[in-house]
Amino acid sequence: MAVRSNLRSFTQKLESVADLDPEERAAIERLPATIRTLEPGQDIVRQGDRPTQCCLIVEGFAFRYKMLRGGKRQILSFHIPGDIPDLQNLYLDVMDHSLGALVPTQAAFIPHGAIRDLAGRFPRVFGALWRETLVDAATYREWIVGLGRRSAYARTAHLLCELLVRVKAVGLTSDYSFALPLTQAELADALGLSIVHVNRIIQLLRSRNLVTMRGGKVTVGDWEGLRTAAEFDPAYLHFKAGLAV
Amino acid sequence: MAVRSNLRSFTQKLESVADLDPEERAAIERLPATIRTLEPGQDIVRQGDRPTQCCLIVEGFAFRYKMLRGGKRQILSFHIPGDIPDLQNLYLDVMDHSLGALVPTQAAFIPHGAIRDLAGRFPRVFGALWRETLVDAATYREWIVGLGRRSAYARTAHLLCELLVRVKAVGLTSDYSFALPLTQAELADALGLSIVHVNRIIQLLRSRNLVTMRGGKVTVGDWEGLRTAAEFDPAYLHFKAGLAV
DNA sequence: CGCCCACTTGAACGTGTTCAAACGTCGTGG
DNA sequence: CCACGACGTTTGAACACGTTCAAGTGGGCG
Repeated sequence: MAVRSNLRSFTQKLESVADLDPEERAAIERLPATIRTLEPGQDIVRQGDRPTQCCLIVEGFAFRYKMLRGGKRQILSFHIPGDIPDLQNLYLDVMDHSLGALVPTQAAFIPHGAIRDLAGRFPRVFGALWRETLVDAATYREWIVGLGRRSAYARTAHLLCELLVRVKAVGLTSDYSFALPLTQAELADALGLSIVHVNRIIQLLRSRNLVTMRGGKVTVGDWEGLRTAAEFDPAYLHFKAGLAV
Repeated sequence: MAVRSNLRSFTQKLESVADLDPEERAAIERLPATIRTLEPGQDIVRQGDRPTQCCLIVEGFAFRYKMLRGGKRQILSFHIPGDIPDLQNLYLDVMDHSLGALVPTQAAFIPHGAIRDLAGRFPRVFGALWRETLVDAATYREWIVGLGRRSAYARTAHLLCELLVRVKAVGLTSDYSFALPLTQAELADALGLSIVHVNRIIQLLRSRNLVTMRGGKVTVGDWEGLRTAAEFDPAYLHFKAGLAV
């Protein structure tokens, strides 16, 4: 039953983007899972690996990234409890990027076979899982727009909007405040900026009373202002109607 | 049988990333499809639409894009014959971006229902379609890396590498040369650059004898040189073994 | 012929980078 | 208890990559 309650965050996440009936929900929560705790900075899967299990984040914070020659790093996405950041490996055998933990993170590892069985028996679950990966793709699209056409300022604001909305959807916010265990170096690698510039942008956001970031905690002081600065429209997250902020 | 031969490009594309048996291939090529010809600059689907059909590119060239306030545009991906650029709408009801044609383009429209039926009867086809969208996502990841951490020069080289390899996989290259009906303005919107800068980078690529672009045709003069300049590794396209360049 | 559009060029400008150094905090060990 | 080192944050100043503005070229087509 440890397992059962651990997969609860997953069904909750799935239901933020798709419908499930009680039988489906129960079947999902009965999936065989091995819980592992990962240390900060530890890789969960690496570029080139051929995983045979999927990794569901139960607690903590993970991120996808890719390294370039010369030591540059680009962060591709952040993952919060309820996410399965390597679900794509059900159909893509080799990892084209790496997945790491940012803080001590609990992950539930579920064998591919078990998920395939489940998906075979419940077509709607199949659809819900596919949908998960499609929302991932939609998020990538939005990041491309940000990196290509938004200023560093708007881009940073946009990332904070996205994180607030996603964290809120799994119930991990208190008011307009949430835990974000990111250093400015990690923010820089996600935003395609230098550390120095990220630092200056954060100060700018604070000086305008839009956001403060201190001690791994983000507090949005002016949601409308932040949204406007970012031109943030949560449609790309494809939440079910009514969940929008 | 017009339809049958029109879907051939699709099965060929699918088989570049997944296996199909003859029965599956035949079932796919028997899908009901309405052919439509689209004019250059015409939108196929628009942000906010709720399509009920998928659009398979039979001939021509299409692209996804998103507009920002102030008229800025970011191009998200390019699509060649065999691609189904709005496959994600099987599970995501509203388009979070637009899809347009760059040249006169023939597209086959296939009702969602027909694809769902097919996928229900052939689990491997279901998988192959999912895989298609996952390769899309992998391509987005690579674009994020380029926009975030590659110089304009390497980024441009990388895009040309990607296009050559993809076009080659559907048999539309002759040697190291292929049709690429893009203006420099469109390249700029894909690369997150200004038109002026794209122009200068193309001149640089030509002066180094890596690539020439003239009259809508790209000729790669030095593939190894281009690959190196781009740090291009086609792994992210997830071709089946043996198809790599 | 003349217009439109894409491409090209030059020069000034600006956003964001790089380099270098200093500050604060926290955990460790003497 | 304090010294020390590690790490993240902050600041200043010079620099560079890419943008913007402005003008001019060249080809295709009515």
